[in-house]
Amino acid sequence: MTATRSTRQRDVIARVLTEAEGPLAVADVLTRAQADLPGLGVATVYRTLKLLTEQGHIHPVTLDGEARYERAGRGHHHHFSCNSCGRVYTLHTCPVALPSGTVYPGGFIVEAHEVTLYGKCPQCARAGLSGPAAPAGAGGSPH
Amino acid sequence: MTATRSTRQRDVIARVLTEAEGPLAVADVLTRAQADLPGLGVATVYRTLKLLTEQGHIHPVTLDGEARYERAGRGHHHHFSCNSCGRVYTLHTCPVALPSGTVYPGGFIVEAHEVTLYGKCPQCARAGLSGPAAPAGAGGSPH
DNA sequence: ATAGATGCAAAGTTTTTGCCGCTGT
DNA sequence: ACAGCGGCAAAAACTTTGCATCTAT
Repeated sequence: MTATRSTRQRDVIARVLTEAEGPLAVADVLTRAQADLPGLGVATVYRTLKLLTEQGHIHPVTLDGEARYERAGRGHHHHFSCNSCGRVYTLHTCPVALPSGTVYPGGFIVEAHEVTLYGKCPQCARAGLSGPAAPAGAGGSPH
Repeated sequence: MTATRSTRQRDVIARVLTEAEGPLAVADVLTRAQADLPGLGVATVYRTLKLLTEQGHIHPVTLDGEARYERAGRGHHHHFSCNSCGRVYTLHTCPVALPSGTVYPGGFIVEAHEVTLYGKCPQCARAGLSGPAAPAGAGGSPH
């Protein structure tokens, strides 16, 4: 049968995604994981991300044209993309009321919905930043 | 000074986007535009899409992990992606009330929002389709 | 011991650039 | 006439795949 082993790189990559403040881009995962595994290669990240996705542990979301991955099973949520630092956060409050089965004007039967908010994250708002800039700390992934 | 000319390829690309039923992917734009300009190259499409975006005539939206472009200035709207035929439609009713400036729980200052609904479009719902299938007519762009 | 996993490098894709002849103004 | 354009091809960026080595089990 198919084995699927437990390896150091898989554990680290999974942990990085679990501890993230929101969905991470491939480059973010690589960078953060390399803090623990200096020799980690991109190929492994791609392969692991694919594997974890197939196993249903994580799933991809695309924001601003960039593929990102986030831990699955965290309930209904949406995202906030900061226009200043580029970080993406996970929001746990939902601004729409469209349960599956709702019939939208025009005859569209809604089964799911996705919302992304754009603006200034708390940190950037506080700093009074008005334009895009590189994030300071262990932040997201401005591209 | 910067001139910016009116050319056949730009006109065609702009028209293709104007006549589209929803946002189009780069490949769609190329294919549809080539109906009028057989020799059109991809590079021109990319350059033109970028130019039109900078000029504010069109703007990019990412749906299902794929970058698409749509005409700007058509008012506030969102998208509906059909799970059966893959077509993407433009919706003119908005399910959320988040005017720019709204402060979202957690201190996030909202400047804009994007909503995508997923489900069955009127046609597919009527046809009783339950799984993905190729669209029949001149529809959108299932990939 | 052995199938599976990883790193490195080569191969694919997709998007961007460089060049030079072409074209709108 | 001449700066901006478009096509073609090279380049860069991003993913995937092949292979020999290494490692959970």
